[in-house]
Amino acid sequence: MAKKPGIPKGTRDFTPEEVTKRNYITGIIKTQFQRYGFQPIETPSFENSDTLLGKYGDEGDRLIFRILNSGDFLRKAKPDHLENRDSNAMASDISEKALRYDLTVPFARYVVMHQNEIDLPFKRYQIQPVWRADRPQKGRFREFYQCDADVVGSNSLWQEVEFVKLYDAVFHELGLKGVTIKINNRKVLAGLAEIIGAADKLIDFTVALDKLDKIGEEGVKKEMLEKGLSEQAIERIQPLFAFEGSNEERLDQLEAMLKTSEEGMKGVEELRFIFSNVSALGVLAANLEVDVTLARGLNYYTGAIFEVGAPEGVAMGSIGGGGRYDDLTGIFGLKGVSGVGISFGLDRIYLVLEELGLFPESVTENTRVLILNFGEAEAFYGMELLQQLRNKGINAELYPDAAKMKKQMNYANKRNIPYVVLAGTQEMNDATYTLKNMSNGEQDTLKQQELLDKLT
RNA sequence: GUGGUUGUAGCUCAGCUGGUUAGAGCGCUGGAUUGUGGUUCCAGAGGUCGCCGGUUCGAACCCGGUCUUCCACCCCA
Repeated sequence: MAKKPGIPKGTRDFTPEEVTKRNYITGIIKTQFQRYGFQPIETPSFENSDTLLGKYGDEGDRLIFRILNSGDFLRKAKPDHLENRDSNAMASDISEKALRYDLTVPFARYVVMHQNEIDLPFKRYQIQPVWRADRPQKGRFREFYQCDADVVGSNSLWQEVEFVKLYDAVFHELGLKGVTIKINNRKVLAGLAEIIGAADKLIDFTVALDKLDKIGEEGVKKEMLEKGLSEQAIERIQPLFAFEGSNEERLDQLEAMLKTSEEGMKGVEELRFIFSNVSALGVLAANLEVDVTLARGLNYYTGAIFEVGAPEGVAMGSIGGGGRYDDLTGIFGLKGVSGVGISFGLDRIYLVLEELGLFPESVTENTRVLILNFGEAEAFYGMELLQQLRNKGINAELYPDAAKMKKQMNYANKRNIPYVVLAGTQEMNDATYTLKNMSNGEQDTLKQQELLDKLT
């Protein structure tokens, strides 16, 4: 026998049940995206390398899957690159395409290329797979789906308010309570770095701060010292390590710290706007939290930063994230267009819903009625009913073989089919059908029209 | 990319310091039961012990490599 086939690390096949459940999630996300006024687009699964490279930082570049050129590509490679075993330089000689790493950069590219045909503000959503050459772990794959909604061409903070509401609406409809929407602002982080005289060390400063819940206060201070921040500087941000109280109280504390930083004050003001308005409008399923340690995606975010954490007790990284980029399309030559957006991590949301048992029973119900097969003549009689059921929009099927009843019944059980129709010689003689409810075992012998009425 | 971890039947897992023919539960197939499933009882099928190589009289077990899983770091959905 041939060697057993396999699939690449970090990729998965999906069974019918898994696809059905995934469709349930994306269906809800899609519906809410549309309800909030977003329009769908799609972009290619691979882009020109220079569209992607350099957009996600050095770490990001490392994780981009690159596509080998066709043909005798080595012949065109620069001899000195080959000679020196210079992988990075070689890579650009022999590869000019790469797999999509996220949906935001391709979207920025899309906006620039289609700038003459789109009206700003442009609100689009996009649900497609992305690829990262990461080392897989639970909830971390090398191929996974992102569900993004972004707006370009509006500086209004009402967009941020809308996105928080959108997050909340989706998680509420999924029945996922207790998610935490964490919000921060790049300007606040920049302000903090500024008041401690470390404006040039913003990234090091925030990366260290981001680890607070993981390595604790001492760990963060140690890392900051290693990165060259002074003792006095760290002393000035001491209040951050004991940040408590309501969101309003936290904002008050932040404001007190940032009084001397114009940029920092602007960030606090923006956070206040978002929080006060979202609070006044109300949330259904999520907790809102000011989190000054949140520092995701700092390579590009310039204003709001969002991250959604799974409910307490579920070991899962973030299930969503987003933020604002003041100059989203600038990298592709279209200046002064601001963008803000959020993303849902489909694969992680799936794992969370599965762990919490939140998929409705009805989600996996595909066929509603199974007609049992007792033989050729009976099958034809069943087919007549089948057509009527399908005309009424009821998912129905006939068991293809005149197998033992036990086998046919078991098939219905395993497929989670709620109704079975028995149509044998008795029913044919009386022009009736016997409808059996598989969950409680009750059955009725009915005329065709009665049966149809009962199921619609 | 760094360090570690896991892999035995379709699934979840036993398998002693290396020693005949590798086990269990669940599931699957058939029967008890020719038009009534889920419960019960009986029988049966199913494994190159992830893969390649090494040590040994002898390897599921020891060693090396490789793939995969999960974990920590990095980063992230």
